[in-house]
Amino acid sequence: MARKTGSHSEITGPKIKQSALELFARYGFAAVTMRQIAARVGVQAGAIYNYTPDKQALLFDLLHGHMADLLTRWAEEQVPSHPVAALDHFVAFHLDFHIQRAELVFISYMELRNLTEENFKAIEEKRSRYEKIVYDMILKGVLSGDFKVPDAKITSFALIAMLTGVVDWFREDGRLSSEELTRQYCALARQTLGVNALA
Amino acid sequence: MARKTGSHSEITGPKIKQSALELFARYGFAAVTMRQIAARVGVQAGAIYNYTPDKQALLFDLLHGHMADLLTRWAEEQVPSHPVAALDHFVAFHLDFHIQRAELVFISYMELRNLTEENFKAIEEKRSRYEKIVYDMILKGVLSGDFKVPDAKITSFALIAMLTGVVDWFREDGRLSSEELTRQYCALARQTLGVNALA
DNA sequence: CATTGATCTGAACGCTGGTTCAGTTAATAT
DNA sequence: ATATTAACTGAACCAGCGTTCAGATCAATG
Repeated sequence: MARKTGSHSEITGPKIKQSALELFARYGFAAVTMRQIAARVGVQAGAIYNYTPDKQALLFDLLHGHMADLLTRWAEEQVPSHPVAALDHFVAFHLDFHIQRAELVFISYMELRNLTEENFKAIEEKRSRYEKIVYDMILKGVLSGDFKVPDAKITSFALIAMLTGVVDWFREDGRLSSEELTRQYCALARQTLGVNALA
Repeated sequence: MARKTGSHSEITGPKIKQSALELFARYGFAAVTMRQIAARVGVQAGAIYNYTPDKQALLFDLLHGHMADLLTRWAEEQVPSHPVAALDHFVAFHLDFHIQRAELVFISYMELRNLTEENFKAIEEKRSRYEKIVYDMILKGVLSGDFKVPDAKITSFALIAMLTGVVDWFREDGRLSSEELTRQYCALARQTLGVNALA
């Protein structure tokens, strides 16, 4: 055996993923070339194929890893049992997770159509799982009487859209700190779900 | 002069725009070829250049026309002066306009980064104008005491995201009619803006 | 020191992209 | 009929694409 310690593979591999992510987010999957990615890594285009079978796999791994990460992290959270506290917890979690991964969030929405059908289904399945978590959370609050909403399904979509939309405009160095942001959105989410609303 | 009546230009021109729209929405600007567009129109690729200087202009015209249309239509609306009635009116307008143009909405968000800097700025300017309309509407309601929100700016973004997100899942032949949808979202928007909330 | 094999280069492959343009077609006007 | 010209074809241009691969490189091993 040879070349284990001091090998570059443990540097080049992640660098390729990172560069692909940045470029896909900036210019779009279809507009980015393997040569651009390679140049950013400091390597020739051919070298990329030591780490990925093709360009499609590069995209899929990013999206799939992102969704898998999202589900894993949520599963690890200690969620309060009271619906309103659970909502606050979810809002904080969702904002934090997505703000820290703005580029991944961006391409996860944008580049779905550049996936093969098979790969698309795998992502879609995970996305549905996450949406169901939100839906179940809302439903629980509606049944307990803590939430008052016109329609639980619609509200789950609206809540996710409202929260995820934040990555389009939020900047760490902007007017609001992320703590402030979370506080504001917790309040807004409570209103949206009709917490304390009259029956 | 020759070839005025019976000319194809008045058919081919719009057909090119429509085909480009459909294909851009389905596969993304960068992934669509001029030959694909031409094939859908029933013409050779070269013929497209009788109607547009280049591929970029094809995209820009679609996006710019969409935003111009949005602003014009809103300007023509008779908006009630009472904040809550104005909100209802806006929700209905926004949903109706966007649902009827799902493809345009889609590419207006997706393909911004494929615009040249100059073209991007032109779209951005119109988008800001629309966002300001929503912000002003919310601010007015806050000042009158009809709305109670944590932050007017954030709420304007949240409201737009929540409403526009509908085009991602709404289908005319789905569970909800568009009238039903509008009713639900009017109620949801009122809650989000804290209408009838305790001070 | 010689060998090994992970890592990368550099050039090439076949193909497709946007765009151009000389030439063809056909509806109208004279 | 003939002339005019808008509308379109079809072929070509060349730059650039994703991908492949024989060979170079070189740190660790034995």
